[in-house]
Amino acid sequence: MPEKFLKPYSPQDVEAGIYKKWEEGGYFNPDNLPGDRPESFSIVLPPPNVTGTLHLGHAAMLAVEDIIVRFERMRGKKTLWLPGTDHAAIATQSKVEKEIQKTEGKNRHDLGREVFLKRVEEFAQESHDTIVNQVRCMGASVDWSREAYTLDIKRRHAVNTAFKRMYDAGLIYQGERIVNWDPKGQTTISDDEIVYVEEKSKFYYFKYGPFTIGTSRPETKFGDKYVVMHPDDTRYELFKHGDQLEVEWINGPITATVIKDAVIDKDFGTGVMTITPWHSAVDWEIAQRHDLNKEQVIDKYGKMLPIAGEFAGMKIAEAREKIVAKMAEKGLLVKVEDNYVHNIATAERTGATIEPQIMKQWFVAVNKEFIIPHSNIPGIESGSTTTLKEVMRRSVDSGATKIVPDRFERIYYHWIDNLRDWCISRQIWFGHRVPVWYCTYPEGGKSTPMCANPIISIENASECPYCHGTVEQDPDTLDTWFSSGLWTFSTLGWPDDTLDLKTFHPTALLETGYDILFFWVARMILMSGFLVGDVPFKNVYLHGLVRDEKGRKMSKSLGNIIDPLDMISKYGADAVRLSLIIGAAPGNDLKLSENRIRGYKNFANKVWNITRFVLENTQDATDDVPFTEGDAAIQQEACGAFDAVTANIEKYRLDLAADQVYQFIWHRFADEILEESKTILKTGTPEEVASRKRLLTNTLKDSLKLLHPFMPFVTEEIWSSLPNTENLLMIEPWPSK
RNA sequence: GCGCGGUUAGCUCAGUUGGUAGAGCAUCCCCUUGACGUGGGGAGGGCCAGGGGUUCGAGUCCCUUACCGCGCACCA
Repeated sequence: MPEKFLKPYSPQDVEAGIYKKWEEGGYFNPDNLPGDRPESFSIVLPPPNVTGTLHLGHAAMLAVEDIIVRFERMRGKKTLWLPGTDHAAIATQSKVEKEIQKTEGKNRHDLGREVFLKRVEEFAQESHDTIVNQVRCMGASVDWSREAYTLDIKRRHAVNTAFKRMYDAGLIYQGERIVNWDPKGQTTISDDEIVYVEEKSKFYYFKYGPFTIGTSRPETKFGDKYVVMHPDDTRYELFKHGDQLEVEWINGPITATVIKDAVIDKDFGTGVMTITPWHSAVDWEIAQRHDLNKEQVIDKYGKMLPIAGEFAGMKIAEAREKIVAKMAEKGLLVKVEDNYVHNIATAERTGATIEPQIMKQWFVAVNKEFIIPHSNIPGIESGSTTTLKEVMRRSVDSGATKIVPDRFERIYYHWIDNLRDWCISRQIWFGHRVPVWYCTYPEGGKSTPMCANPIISIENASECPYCHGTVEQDPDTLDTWFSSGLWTFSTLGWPDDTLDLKTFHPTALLETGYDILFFWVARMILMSGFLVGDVPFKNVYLHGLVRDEKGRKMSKSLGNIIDPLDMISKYGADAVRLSLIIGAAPGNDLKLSENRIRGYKNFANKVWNITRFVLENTQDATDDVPFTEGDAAIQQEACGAFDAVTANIEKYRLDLAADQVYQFIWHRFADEILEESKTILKTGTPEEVASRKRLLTNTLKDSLKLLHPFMPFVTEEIWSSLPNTENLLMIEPWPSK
């Protein structure tokens, strides 16, 4: 017996070596897997952001995916798990920007675009290396030879191709529309990047001619030339749509126009409001419906514009109070309510209050009809007319993509119903630059009217195709989710028609946190539907969030972060993996404590000691002896356990499967089978002893196979010390009846 | 406001089509010089959130209430 079994199991001494062995074995790459594997199984790793280090959420994701991947590989499928990282545009840029501000007191404009981007890329590279190391420590069996990055050259080609195809189909357009402006980050953000925060504030009622209007934002009211009420509101039936009246307002008299619109809630406030189309999405829609003028009141930095007269140049908070004071002085303030509770929109990254603005931006049209050239999505014929919303809906309600747990399907539909056009341009520097160039109208007058059109180009454009003059590229970059939306196929070689794409797309499974269902999952379905004509994955498994033992989110400010690498160095990756799996039903949050991890460290050691016993007692074991009746029954029973585990993994109930393996090995195999073996080996007939030795050897091997996806390191290490094991455990066939 | 989860042992959670309530950890007692103290055996501990209904039978199905958590929308 190898000497190492005389000491307790020490993960620190074996894990790195085992991972190296796996990598050298080459089986992470499906092209190297032995045997004929007609069925393929593929998943892409949700690329971690290159913003630093991995947290327990990542560790949980890696554990879940690795279990499934190892399981499918052992079952004989051509299995690919494709790794990569995400440049995470805005998140990474703001992280580096903050760091530079702190250490050097400079902002990105002080450095300039080129220098700043270099700094971000250096940071991203460092971060990438850290992440890759952490992925290895978790034991993830990803195919490093296919590693991708959302911002590398191949993905850039994919992004630009996607942009051009969508533009040509009319699904990407440039327009002046109301967008979410983050005054702190100085960029637009999408609807999904908004976090609503409940806030108590004051609510003011002002006299507006014959009306009383309510508002929580007096500072936007300068441009309010329209007064809106419900068409059926009998209180105001004397006023007709289009009526004009002179009213005294903040900075003197203005001409107001009456607008009737059913969007008004008769029961809210006085049932009358004035609108500020430039700084409110709802108001903007009213203005669009009635073709009203729109005026900007607040600038990009959150300061009042000249339209505010004496208040011009003030910050919002300052202006608000002074305006109210002036209105009171003019006798136009009717009353003030305290404790007005409403949700204010803030930017997810910077925390700044969003200021809606009308700006020229790039959008993806989700309701626009187009002809889909090719479609495998059930219910959408190739060549038929459809919309991106329809593609997203049909992909799921046809069953082509199933979401586990299924309650998230309803949440997904609900999101689609409320979806508006997706603003994809960002005014940040780090990311995929919008692949659009504009003619710069050089001196000499050779420009043509066509030169006003944007030039969409997959490769860098060097000249204007109309006048051959100089061009310059759009300064904006794309929302990071635009490139990650392509992830399932851009990683497989798209837009080229590669063998990988044919073999591995649609992927079998996407496993990710429920918190990015809309950000990412939905965008992938959209992109894949239009660009590939198919769903990106057949199944979506949504895992929960990892919380601390009190159920709180782990965060720096609470100081309750558990670092997965710390835990791995203390208890081993196997223990960390199991602690993140058992007790975590799909879609449910998991409360994790160090104590739980310690418990599974003990389990790894238990398996180690079972091995010691078996090795000590079965040296001359052979499969060439018959089982006794009792041993045959136990063998039979074990097969039943294998099937139960298999069934649960197939249903993505890894929590139950892992627990079953744990129960079987510890409480059935060790506590009972092994205990009774002591007597049998001592006092049994030669036939009974031979049968029992065969049973112990077989059960140990099967147990290791069964446990391997969950605890790959300790099982592989033990396997390598067993007699008659030439192959790596990771490619042994999965046990079944 | 609309919607979705959750509420089961001290704690963390299972409980698959309705058929005598389970696991881990914790607690207590006992055992063990040969696989393992990172052990073994055992015990205590549950009106399955409250109420109503369907059923021969409900933790499980239906209605309802309360509390906790979350998503979406948004009222100027």
